[in-house]
Amino acid sequence: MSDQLSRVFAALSDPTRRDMVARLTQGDATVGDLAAPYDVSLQAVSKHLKVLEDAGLVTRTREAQRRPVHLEAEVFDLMTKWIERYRQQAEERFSRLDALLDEMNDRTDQPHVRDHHQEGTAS
Amino acid sequence: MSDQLSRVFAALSDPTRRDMVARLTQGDATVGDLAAPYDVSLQAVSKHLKVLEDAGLVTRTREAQRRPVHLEAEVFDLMTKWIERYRQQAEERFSRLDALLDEMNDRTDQPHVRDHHQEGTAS
DNA sequence: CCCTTTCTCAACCAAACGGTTGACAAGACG
DNA sequence: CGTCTTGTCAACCGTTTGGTTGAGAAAGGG
Repeated sequence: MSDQLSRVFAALSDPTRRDMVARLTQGDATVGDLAAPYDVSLQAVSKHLKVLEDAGLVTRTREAQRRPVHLEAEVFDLMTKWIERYRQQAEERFSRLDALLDEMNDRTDQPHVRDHHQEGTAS
Repeated sequence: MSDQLSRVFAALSDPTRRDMVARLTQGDATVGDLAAPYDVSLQAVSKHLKVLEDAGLVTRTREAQRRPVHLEAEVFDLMTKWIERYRQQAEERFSRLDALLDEMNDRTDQPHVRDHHQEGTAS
């Protein structure tokens, strides 16, 4: 799992880890705090946190024996950027297709090309 | 991998599958078309497409022997919603913390609490 | 009717994943 | 010092993943 984007997506593909991230938006927490709600060993939770850390979603500092976990919200931008980039491209393609279909309708006497995409072309 | 959100994140955690999604924003493609750039068997690509299909990111129709693959952009909303929900919560928390720190600064003669978060509190 | 094209299904394999238990490191604290 | 708390590391185990090869289904074209 080389690149960070892959690691971020993989990290969030687990419901338990997503739930941890969700709870960390409420504030930092120790490993024990995070483990409490789940019916798994502390070691398992520690592993989950390592996955989140390797993905850059989380950082762990030191505080006596405790290891407070902190959410790094900036990494979310990485995902959002990827998603938005391709969503926009997909929408642009729809627009171009709409335009093409409009053009075809203009040149045809019998418009048998139906609307393929919900976009108010109510002319 | 029960829920859809998990399947979507897992599907996009693979660089090859992300690349396929990226290329599908340019328009539908057959399995062969999609397989061409990669140095793997057609069967492997077929498996990748099954993963994308199970996640709801893609649909496959029938056209003679060909199986055109179509991107379902709506599923992106599912991810975006999840991400934005928790990003907003994280930012709200930052705001509350900023407010708290401001309040502390107001009450203190010697403000030794530094700005922890880049947010224009340039007073 | 055969043959080619396009693609999926089935079986297999090595590596990674998510969990377990046991040992132990790092600090607080009596 | 000994001991409790908090958490990690290491080894192991069953399941899933991403790849392979081989067989065959589905449809068009000679």
